[in-house]
Parts: sequence; C-alpha cells; structure tokens
Amino acid sequence: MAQESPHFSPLYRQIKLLILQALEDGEWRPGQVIPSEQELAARFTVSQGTVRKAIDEMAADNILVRKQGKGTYVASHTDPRQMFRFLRLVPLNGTLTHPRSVPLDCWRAKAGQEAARMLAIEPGAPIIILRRVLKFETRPIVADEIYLPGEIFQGLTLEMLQDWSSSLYSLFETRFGLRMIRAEERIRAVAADRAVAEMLQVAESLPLLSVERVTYTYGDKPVEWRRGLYSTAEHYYLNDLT
Amino acid sequence: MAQESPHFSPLYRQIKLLILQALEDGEWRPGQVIPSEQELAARFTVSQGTVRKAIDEMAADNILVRKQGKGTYVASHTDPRQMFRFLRLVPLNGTLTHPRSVPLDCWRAKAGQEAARMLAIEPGAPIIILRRVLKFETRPIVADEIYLPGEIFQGLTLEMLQDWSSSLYSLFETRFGLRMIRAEERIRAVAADRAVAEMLQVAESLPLLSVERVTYTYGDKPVEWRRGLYSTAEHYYLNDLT
DNA sequence: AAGTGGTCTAGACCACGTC
DNA sequence: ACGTGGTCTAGACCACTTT
Repeated sequence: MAQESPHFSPLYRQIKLLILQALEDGEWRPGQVIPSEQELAARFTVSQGTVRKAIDEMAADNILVRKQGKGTYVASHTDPRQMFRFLRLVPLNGTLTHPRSVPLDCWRAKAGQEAARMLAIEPGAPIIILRRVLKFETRPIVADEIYLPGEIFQGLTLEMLQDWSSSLYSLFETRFGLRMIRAEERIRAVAADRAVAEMLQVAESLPLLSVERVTYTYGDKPVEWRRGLYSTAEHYYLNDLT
Repeated sequence: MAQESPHFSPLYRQIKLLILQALEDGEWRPGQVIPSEQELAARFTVSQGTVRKAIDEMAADNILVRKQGKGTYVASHTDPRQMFRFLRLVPLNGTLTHPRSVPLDCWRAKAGQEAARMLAIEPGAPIIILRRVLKFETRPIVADEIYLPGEIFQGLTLEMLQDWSSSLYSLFETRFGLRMIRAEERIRAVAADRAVAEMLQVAESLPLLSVERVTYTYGDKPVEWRRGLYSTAEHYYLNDLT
C-alpha cells in the first residue's frame, strides 16, 4: 500500500488507532483475547507484519499483553501482576507484600475549582469523594482521598468497596467498564496534620509524602484524581529512571 | 540462520550485546554516529532487519538515538535534550527553566558500609564526596551529596566542577568516558536539619523530599550514589506511570 | 544523486500452548 | 497436529539529509 506525504502517518499507526477505537467501543473487554494477527490483518487488509508493529506499540504502552502460543490479550488490572502497577511504595527491608485497602467513607459532592480542573469537568458537576487507608500487614501506611466524576461512577457505594477484596482499579474495570491506561504523579513533602496523623498512627507534623495522582483512560481522558499521604518511616517510593 | 533450543536467545539480542560491548569498549563515543545498519549487518553477517531490531531496543533504552536521513547516534548527556533527563523536579507554576549547579565542596574519603554497598565496592575503598546546591533562577531548591568511586573519578576537583557550565553527567562523559544509562531513586519525606535548612534558605524541620539515587553505567554497574534534599514549596517531583 | 533510517510486504521457519 | 505469537530474511519503496 502506498505512503503519502506530507503529514504522513504510517499505516501501522493508523491500524493502532483502529484497534484502540475497537477497545474503546468495548469490542474486546479487559482480560479477553483479541483476534489473531492474521485475522486483524485480513480485517484491515494489511500484511500481518503491519498489524504486528501496531500491536508491538500497544504492548509497550501496557494496553495489550502478548502471550506466545495463546494470543494477544487486553491488559487488565484484575491480573495479579498488574494489580498494583501504579503503586510505587516498597518496604525498606523485608519482603514485598500486597497492601490491603480499607475504605472509610464515600459521599457525593460538587466539583470545586481544583477537582474540576484535574478531572476536566465543569465546576459544580457531580463528583464522588472516597477516603480509604492502605495497610501493609497490619500497619496503616497510606491515607488516600479519591475524587471521581459522578457521571461515570454512578452507583458506587461504600458497601461495594468494602465487599471488593481486589484492587480499586479492577473494580472500576469490572463494574464500570473503565480501564486505567496511565497516570501522572506529583510528589511533595508535607507535615502530617492531626486527622492524618491519627489515621496513619504517627506523630503530628511528621513529614509525609504527598502524592497527587491523575489517572487517564483511553483518549487521555482524566477519570480519577487522588491525593495520597504516605508514611515513609518504613517504606519508600521507588522510581526507575530510564 | 537457524535458531536453537532450549535456552534460546534470539539473534537480534546477541547482536544487541555485541553492539553494547563495542560501546563499552569505546569504539564509538557519546554523541558520535555509529555505522549504518547495512554496515553492521555485514559486520555481523545477519540481515539488516535483525540489526534494526537490536537498535530498536537500544533506542528504547535511551542508549542510541536514531535520526532519519543522518544515522544512529550514541546518546549523550551533553545533548541539551538529555541534559536533565534524570531530574524530575518541576516548578509548581511558571515556565520550565534549567537549574544551575553550584558546587560547594569536594573531598576524598574512604567508603563506609552504606556507600560501599550502594556502589558495589569494598568498605574502605577510596571514594570522592561532592556537595552542591541546585538553583532554579536564583533560589536554592536542591541540596545534593554525591558519592563517587575514587578509582573511576581520579583527578576530579572542585575547580573542574566550577569551571563546567553544563550538567554533571556531561562532565562525567567528557572527562571520564563514563556514560550513565539508568538510575533508581528511593524517595522519602524528612525534616530539614539545621545545615540543610540554611543551604536551602528554609525553616528548620520543614518537610523535604529525600531522593536517594543510584546511577548505573553499562553492564548495570553502579557508579554514583547521591542523596538530594528537595524543597517542595514551589516545585514538585513529577512521575509518569505507564 | 546518493546514503541514511522508516515502512510495508511476503514467505519460511521456530517456540509455545492446546487439543 | 494445529494455531498462536516470535524470529529471520530479502526486496521494494518512501522520507529525510547531505553532497
């Protein structure tokens, strides 16, 4: 197939967009297999190698997962290996244990200026606010306050959260069909106020990590804004620079 | 060329190792062009496509940089776009300005337990300790203490640092032939002690980010250990989760 | 015009998982 | 035995840069 210029976009990138569109449309759900490379090549009338290159990029983006001999799967936060993909907190010494989420409150509100800007919605639009604590073993280490657009998360309740033993994002995926693709975290150091000090069982004014996260779904649409306060007495935030 | 099993390593990965070896041996220096894909294919007696795949991975690793129509280059910290590749600190509001490094001290010492472990050298081995401040505009924002293996950095002096207007890693590259490939950062929140409070012109006991970094060169060899204390009153540490 | 990387194709064969 | 993704090759042509 011929290429064009100027402003030329390679075929495999167009194929990538078509596959992304199909994912957005829910044609294949998280955890499921997508059609084989040969089938997709036939569907889009390109060679298998071109489909391969499109899928290569989407695998690098953590949107698809290849499994040799089986097929290509839609990545899912329900997969144990992806479960805490966005949590960079690691114990100072000792083994890597998965944290446990303890939901505290969940209520409706209207978006303030900041939440509206972060979630790219109108100020005053309905939002859901969720508070929880993350425990490693039995110790509370993270206090999270999570802001969600009400329109997308209609029907979210505290009970639903308490009944869900797996990660928050896997619940979002399963119950709301919403897959988190990427996130940005802004990190600062702050002093613990009284309320947080109590939740995390630390001294007031102890330095904590403040981790603000905006999480995006397909099409770089922001769908979650959260602020976590991390106690770093026995844990640290690990980041690989490449 | 035939493949083998079991424990089979694809050809392109073997080619990647051969190219890496040539880089370690200094066959091509940072900023220079490497031979064309055709030439490398001839040298290793494989097809051009196989060399391409090896180079693809090395470009993804930020070890090589492709430039269409010109050739493939060895990545360099002297390149303005790579200059502050490892610095994740961003102003809260306002434009992105490059910081300025102000060296304070530079002295010889013997490695303690911790430094020896981080740098994978013997306790008691010679090291160089370097202190500096990073200024954004005129404000001191980061106080760094940097530990370097003495064997590699023989001849490093405070004057050399003061005369060097560019980034530290570009100096390491130019003067010591040492290219930094990747780094790991461990982040915690701590309170400013008196000395640091003075350096950063902030109140004592103010919460600061403590950023410990181990930086690796070819072959995952650690060659730098540093601890930075970041004032996050008007800046934040930005991290993309993918 | 010549040389570089970038894209696209087609075909062969290997490794892995399932039936 | 079959279907999947993974590797390797060879050739054609496009886009970009330099001569």
